[in-house]
Parts: sequence; structure tokens; C-alpha cells
Amino acid sequence: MSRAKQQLTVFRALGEADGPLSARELWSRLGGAGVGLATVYRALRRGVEDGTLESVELLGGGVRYEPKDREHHHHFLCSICNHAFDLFGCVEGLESLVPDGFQMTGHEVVLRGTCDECANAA
Amino acid sequence: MSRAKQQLTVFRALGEADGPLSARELWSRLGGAGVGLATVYRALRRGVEDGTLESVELLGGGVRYEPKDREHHHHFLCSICNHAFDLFGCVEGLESLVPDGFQMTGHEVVLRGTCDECANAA
DNA sequence: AGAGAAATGATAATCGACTCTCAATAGTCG
DNA sequence: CGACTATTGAGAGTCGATTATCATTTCTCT
Repeated sequence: MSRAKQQLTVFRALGEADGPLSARELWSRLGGAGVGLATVYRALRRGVEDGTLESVELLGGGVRYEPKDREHHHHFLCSICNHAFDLFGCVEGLESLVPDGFQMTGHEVVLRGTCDECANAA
Repeated sequence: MSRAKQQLTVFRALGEADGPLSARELWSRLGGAGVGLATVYRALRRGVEDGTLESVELLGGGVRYEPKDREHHHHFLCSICNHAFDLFGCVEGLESLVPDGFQMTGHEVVLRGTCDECANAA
């Protein structure tokens, strides 16, 4: 593989994914061989520093990364394949949960369950 | 400290907390000295096996534990002190986020921001 | 093409979280 | 009290994730 801008390769793979990917998921998608794990980590770190990428941490799954240019959205975590999927839309009524004196700056919603594919395979 | 049922000590501390605690938080609340970290981990593990405790994993915060006998609730994670607080109530409209073919079995909502105390200290 | 800068891959090193080991201690029960 | 079992604390060991090292390769610019 040409060594020019492997970072672009990493970003492209993230952009094509249907949800945030962990460093390892990303690495295996890139073929494992051909791109070093260290390079994946480097690209991710730089992406976050650049503001191009965003890291999200979901329950039980460690840190994953996704392009920062996406609209506000949340995630679905399949408890079988452990893959995270993007969801669209948001929910109502978050403000009412905030206790007096607390200031909310953001929120995260994670749905757990079985994804399409795993549900059919079962 | 008497060695009888340190596990109870651990459970009590969790019960008195205003939110889920990590093993380390719990350990430092118990005085650090006096109870070994290993004992804390052991008590937590047994608690989860018993069904007495539940482990929750919030964004950016690792694994925390809380008594399982609580009502359905969510959490507020202070980005300054990094402490997790219990919230009461839930939100509407979660089902509408689930894609076709996916089966939701649970969900987690985490609010981020500044807690009472940190907001005043700032 | 040639020099210097930047990026890369393989692997060693690090880090934090958690578990295991083991001798010592406390609890149980006759 | 005395034998036997369960629990404990301290520290070593393990495990996975991430980062650092470094020789090599690729880029950029002339």
C-alpha cells in the first residue's frame, strides 16, 4: 500500500462505517496487514486533536471514534456482535432530569439490544 | 477494623452514595487503609454474582457499581469532579430511535455537565 | 536525482484495572 | 479452648489498550 496519507485511509474507513469504530475494529477493517496498529492509533489521535474526529465511549465497549461532522445522534450497541450503530434523532425530556443547581452541557443515549443481523442469525 | 463481613461495609457505603461508585472511589471512601483494594474488588464481584449489585459503565468513567434494588434511573456525570450522580425519572421516545429489525432490550442515558458543587466552586 | 522532513510498521514498553497468591487473622462450632 | 474454614491485606502477576522507540520508507522541494 502506498504510504501517502494513511491517515486519509483511516478517515475514509470511519466515514463509511455505520457507527463509531474502535481502534481495533478499524484496524481489522483496514486489512490488519498493510496498515500498522500504531498508525491507526496515531491517525485517530491526530484526528481528535484536529477536531476532525470525535471519541465516544459507550457502555461496555471502550473508546470508539467517529467523524465529527455528523449531526447530533446516538448509538445502538448490539450485545451479541458488540458492534455500535448510529441512530438518528434524539429524545425529549432530558432537561427535566437535571437536578437543581446542575448544569447540563451534553448527553449521551445508548440503546442496547440485538442488531438486525444478529437477531436473524439467532 | 473488625474483619467480619467487610462485604457489608462495602455494600453499606454503596447504599449511602448518591450515585454509582467505582472500585477505587469506594476504596478511598472506606479509608484506603483499613480495607484492602482486593477486598473491595472481591466484594463487588461477589455482589454482582449474587445479584445484589449491578455494574454500570458510563462514558469516560470506567465501571461503577450500585445496589440493584434501585428503581430505573439514569446518571449525571460531572466533567469536573468526575463523579456520577443518580438521576430520577426517564425519557420518552426511545422506541422511535430503534431501527427496523433491531431489538432493544435496555437503554442508558447519561447527562454530562457540572454538578452543583463544582458549579458553585467555579 | 538528492537532501531533509514526515510518516510508517513491528515490537517493546508502559499504564491502569483487575485478579491471583499466600501467609496471617478472624469466625464457627463442638 | 482447639481444630477447621472463610476472609483479609499486601503485593506480585496478568491482561488489554495505548504509546514510545527506531530503523526504514515515502514525500516534498529544489
